[in-house]
Amino acid sequence: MVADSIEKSREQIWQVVNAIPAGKVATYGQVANLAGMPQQSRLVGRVLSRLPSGSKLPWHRVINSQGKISNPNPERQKLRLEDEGVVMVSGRVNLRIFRWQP
DNA sequence: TGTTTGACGGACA
DNA sequence: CTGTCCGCCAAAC
Repeated sequence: MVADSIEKSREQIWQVVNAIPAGKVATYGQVANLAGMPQQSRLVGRVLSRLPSGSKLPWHRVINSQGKISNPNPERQKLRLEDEGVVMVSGRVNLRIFRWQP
């Protein structure tokens, strides 16, 4: 069934995001690759946008390839990242320094 | 059933 | 740096 593969993709994405360590970040495209679905960065964004309330997933550690925050509520995400030591300079994270490298 | 949207990404001007 | 264009595709319209 098609719905099952979608469900599977979602769980794989959750798993990858859950593996991002505190103080590091990953891009949507990076998560998609690690989840075994290249070119599906939008799917990653969609999945994160529909996380169940109360989810313990570190969704705030996922940013776009420009090092910027895509979340509709940037302030919240920025604070969470800074609490973990991720520094933002003029609205951007230096991926050279903070990108998670499995 | 056809079209638009969106927490993206990369190429290009 | 800004802006356009295209690939991607599940959901919402």
